[in-house]
Amino acid sequence: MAKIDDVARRAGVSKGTVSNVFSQKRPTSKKVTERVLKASRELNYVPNHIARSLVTKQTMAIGLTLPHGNFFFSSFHTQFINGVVLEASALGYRVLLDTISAKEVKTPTLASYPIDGAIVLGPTEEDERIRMLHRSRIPFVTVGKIANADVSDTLTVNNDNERIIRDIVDYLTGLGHREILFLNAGKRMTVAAERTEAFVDALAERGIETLPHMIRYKPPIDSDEYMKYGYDETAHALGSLDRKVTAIIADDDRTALSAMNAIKDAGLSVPEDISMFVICGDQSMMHQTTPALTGMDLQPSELGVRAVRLLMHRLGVLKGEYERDWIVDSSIIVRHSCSPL
Amino acid sequence: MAKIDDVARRAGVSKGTVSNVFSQKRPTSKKVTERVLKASRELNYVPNHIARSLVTKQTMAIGLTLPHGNFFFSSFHTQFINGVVLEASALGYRVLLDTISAKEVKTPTLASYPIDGAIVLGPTEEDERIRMLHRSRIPFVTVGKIANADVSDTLTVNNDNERIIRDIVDYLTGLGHREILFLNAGKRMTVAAERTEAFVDALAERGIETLPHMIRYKPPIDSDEYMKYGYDETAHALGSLDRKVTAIIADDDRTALSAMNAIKDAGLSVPEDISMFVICGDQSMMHQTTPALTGMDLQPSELGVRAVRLLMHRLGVLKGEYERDWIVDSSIIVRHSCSPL
DNA sequence: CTGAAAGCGCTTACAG
DNA sequence: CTGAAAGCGCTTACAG
Repeated sequence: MAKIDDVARRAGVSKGTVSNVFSQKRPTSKKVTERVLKASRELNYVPNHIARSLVTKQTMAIGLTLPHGNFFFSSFHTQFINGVVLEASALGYRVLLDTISAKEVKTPTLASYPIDGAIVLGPTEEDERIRMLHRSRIPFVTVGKIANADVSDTLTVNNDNERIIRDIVDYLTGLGHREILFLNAGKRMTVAAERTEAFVDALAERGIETLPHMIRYKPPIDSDEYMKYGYDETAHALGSLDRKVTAIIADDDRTALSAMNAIKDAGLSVPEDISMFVICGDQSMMHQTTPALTGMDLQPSELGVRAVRLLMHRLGVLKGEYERDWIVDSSIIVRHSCSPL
Repeated sequence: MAKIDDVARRAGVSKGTVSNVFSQKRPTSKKVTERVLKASRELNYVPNHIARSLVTKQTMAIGLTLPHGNFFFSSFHTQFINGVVLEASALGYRVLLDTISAKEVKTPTLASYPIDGAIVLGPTEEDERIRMLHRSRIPFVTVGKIANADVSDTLTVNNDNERIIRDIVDYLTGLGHREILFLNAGKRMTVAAERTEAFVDALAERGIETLPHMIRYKPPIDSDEYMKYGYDETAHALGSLDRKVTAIIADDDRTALSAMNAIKDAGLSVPEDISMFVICGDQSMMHQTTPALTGMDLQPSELGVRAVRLLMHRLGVLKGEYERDWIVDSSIIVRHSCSPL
């Protein structure tokens, strides 16, 4: 590979000048520019990104820190990543998928991240990755709130989880439902707790008491129950005699489909007997099911875009004022899976 | 941030020695190692990845080159990426999402990719990205065959598309089906053409003639027809009088669901009246639909793992013999959407 | 507008 | 097993 000296020699200029032609950080005369470009073309020269980074201290890449372990993307994550990649590349940044586990964080051979900033997906409490980013002084934004006491100066993008649950409860109670089974996210997720609280409060305000068995949590992905969870919980709820469930809120589209199988096997149907509401599903998928699923549109892609913008503000790439905690709107998309009682 | 000189000074050794402690490229005495580690901890030192890369000429990152434009991931891509990320990180490599469009490829300010190799997803004919990788002498593997005449020395991972179609035709004709509607992938995809040929051949061998309107192609993602395609093509096929469709092969799960809506609206049902087969769907999704969808398991995640291994062989990270064109097995998962005629 | 020189923070032969 | 020195390929004040 040709390097800057080769081009400088061939174009009859100094390497500083070649550098300027490519970085455009200070003006260069037309003649010289063209001579340099010609020489570069002939030598098939491309500036070495690494060498440049070493002196500018900029990698022009941001890290996307994924959850630990044998993690598999949901549609929500996928769309989020789409937003991140689109916005980052529009601003000239690349995205580095970061999959460093807590274990590796401690290995001394690990070098610093070659990134200018990071976006942390699925932060947990006492998150090793956040601690490390903080220690390395790498600016980052998290998707959802974090609780690390030692980290101030946080930047977040998020949906308004409380409002989402309240909107859903409004909608379902407005249709006359009072016995609502909530198939919530996994227990470890901070979002699950936020939702539960809002759910209980919103129902209480309407004089409806929430029994513990009406709020269920998604089991871990590596457990045996994971695949059957939606079906089992629904079958169980439909079979119990003390309460008569008339509506179900499912965390995602798959859980909803799974629950709908249980409803069918119980000789019931959606939405005639049971209304089904999805919080965090793939909109295009929900559009194609029978019946088409009513649910929240969380705009995961927009969340990704906003995460990048926030980070770019923090990095000084984007100028002007900005919110440190950006809330992305969400709205109910009414299709055909909920009906009045 | 502390640098290697600071640590060397504090530990009372040379920077070469500090370097060795972290890279472990040559032995270091226990005492010295511990002194260096202690000093590093106290100074919160982490080796600078960029500086290291500049001299080793290794970035320890591979690029994942995504399709151009306003591309959105399908479940297949998502799972593929999962495989790539898992395997790459197991081998100590990070994954850089590459979204450089053909336009940007020509901008002179673009610096070279800070990657050791690349995986190209969704290669097209006359692919600008492949040409660029080739020119930059960056080793790469493509997912699916490529047709760039000027690029020899190719490395690919792939499913056996011909065999897949033949297996499906075997299965469906074995159930007695002869009138099969094929809702194929998009026309620009090289895989679509391979499938069509295999489909026509396999049916011809059984004395079944394939009429052009029995093979349909998915419209572009940005067209108005995209969302309705599965429904419209199915409704149209069910309404035509010259042929009586008894089975449908759908490219993905969404298309299948969409087609099933058309079947339902025509007063028919799956699998009693029409059998439905999915080529490239999300297995966990297909498991939850009603009826559960029979289809091919293409093992996208395994495809991702193999792509990484192939690249690592090429980079010399993995030793030993290897296939230049790796075929990943696929098998039919029989659920409840196909039945004998 | 252009050039000469120092420096970014590491690794790597070369000696010992 | 350890050190001193050169060098990786750029950018950036500093002069002119």
